[in-house]
Amino acid sequence: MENKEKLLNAALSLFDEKGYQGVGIQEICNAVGVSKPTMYHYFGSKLGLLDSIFKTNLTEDIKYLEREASYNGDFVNSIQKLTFALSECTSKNPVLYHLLFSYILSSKKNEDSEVAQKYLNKIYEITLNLFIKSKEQNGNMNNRESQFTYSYLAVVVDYLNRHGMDENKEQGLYGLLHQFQFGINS
Amino acid sequence: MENKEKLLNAALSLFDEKGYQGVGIQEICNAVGVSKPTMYHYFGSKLGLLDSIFKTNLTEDIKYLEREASYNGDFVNSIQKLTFALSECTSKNPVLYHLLFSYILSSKKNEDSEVAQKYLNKIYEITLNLFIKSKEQNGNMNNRESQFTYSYLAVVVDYLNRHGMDENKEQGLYGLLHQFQFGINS
DNA sequence: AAAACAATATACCAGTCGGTATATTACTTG
DNA sequence: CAAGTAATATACCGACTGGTATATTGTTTT
Repeated sequence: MENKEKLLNAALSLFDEKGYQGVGIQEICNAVGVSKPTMYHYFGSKLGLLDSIFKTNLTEDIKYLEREASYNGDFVNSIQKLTFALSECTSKNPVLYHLLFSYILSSKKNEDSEVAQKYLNKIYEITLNLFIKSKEQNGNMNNRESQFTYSYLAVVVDYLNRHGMDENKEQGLYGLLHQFQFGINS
Repeated sequence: MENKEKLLNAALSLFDEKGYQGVGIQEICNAVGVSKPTMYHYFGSKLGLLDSIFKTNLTEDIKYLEREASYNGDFVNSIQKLTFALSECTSKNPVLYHLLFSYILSSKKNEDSEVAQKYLNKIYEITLNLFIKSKEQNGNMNNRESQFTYSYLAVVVDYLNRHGMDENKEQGLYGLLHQFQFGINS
């Protein structure tokens, strides 16, 4: 593995463990065994490093999620596909999604927050789009698609974050989706 | 207002805006117009300052939430009381709860995260207790109280965080609770 | 072969970090 | 009135911050 990839991996782990602001560039470089100018050569700045972490890891995932979340006429089936696609992504790269999702409730005015929100918004839009498309054909959501999107993501993200790489994740997800559709009284 | 309270208020605003790690002690003291030894005289350390912020603001709130969330034989009524109690607390001190809730998905190994988790756990326990007590008398939760607690808090916290001081917050909360009980298909 | 370039290191920059030693003032307690 | 204490400021500490000027090496392009 080349220094560029080593830096991306070490920075991801450290950012997730201690937070973006809690990690120094020197610390990242020490973990890899290179000097600071090497990091600046590849990424330009600390913020550029964070953005590269998200870009290199998420670009394909977002395309995949877009494909899986396209409404196919069956809302339950579509939301299931999106949910398991999200689950698969987090299983493949749990640390990345743990870092990304940690920014959901922050909304700080830090530069790192703004970078993360950029990618979080894409996931939000993909989900919202599914609810909107579904409404166009079923028309029973009473303009609550936005709230449904927030609730859905809040529950699913919380679950995925808590069950990182568990084996039985899928079983719990079926329960979660059932609960989302029919409530806890069933 | 005395310097101690000024420091607590300034630190709360700055921590929420930029994150604990993103704010220096000097910055907080400048905002108040005192010197660093004054801050250290009252709080001992930066972490002590954060803990004081939570302790002074949350101690009474937690007692209030405990009272409101005590199961009274009617689960729907109990969960409503807890929900509106949470809503009232966040309305009274939106910045504090915005800061506190921002730690939910983080679970970093930072010292500030550990302090925040201490208080978040109390809210979690209050909520879980309501679900458990409710089960003892209704017995229809199939050991899913823990998951219900997480889902409930995820949805409600997300909502409260997003609607900070909105006037029509209560109306949306009724919808949210209905959705939690009966799902989105109703 | 010469010039350009990519990748790297050493050594440095001013600024800030959390925290403290010391001194001063004012108030309280004996 | 004397001693202690609470509250504050100035000035400092070593360590670290993000970032860079400069130099060196090896490869690629002309």
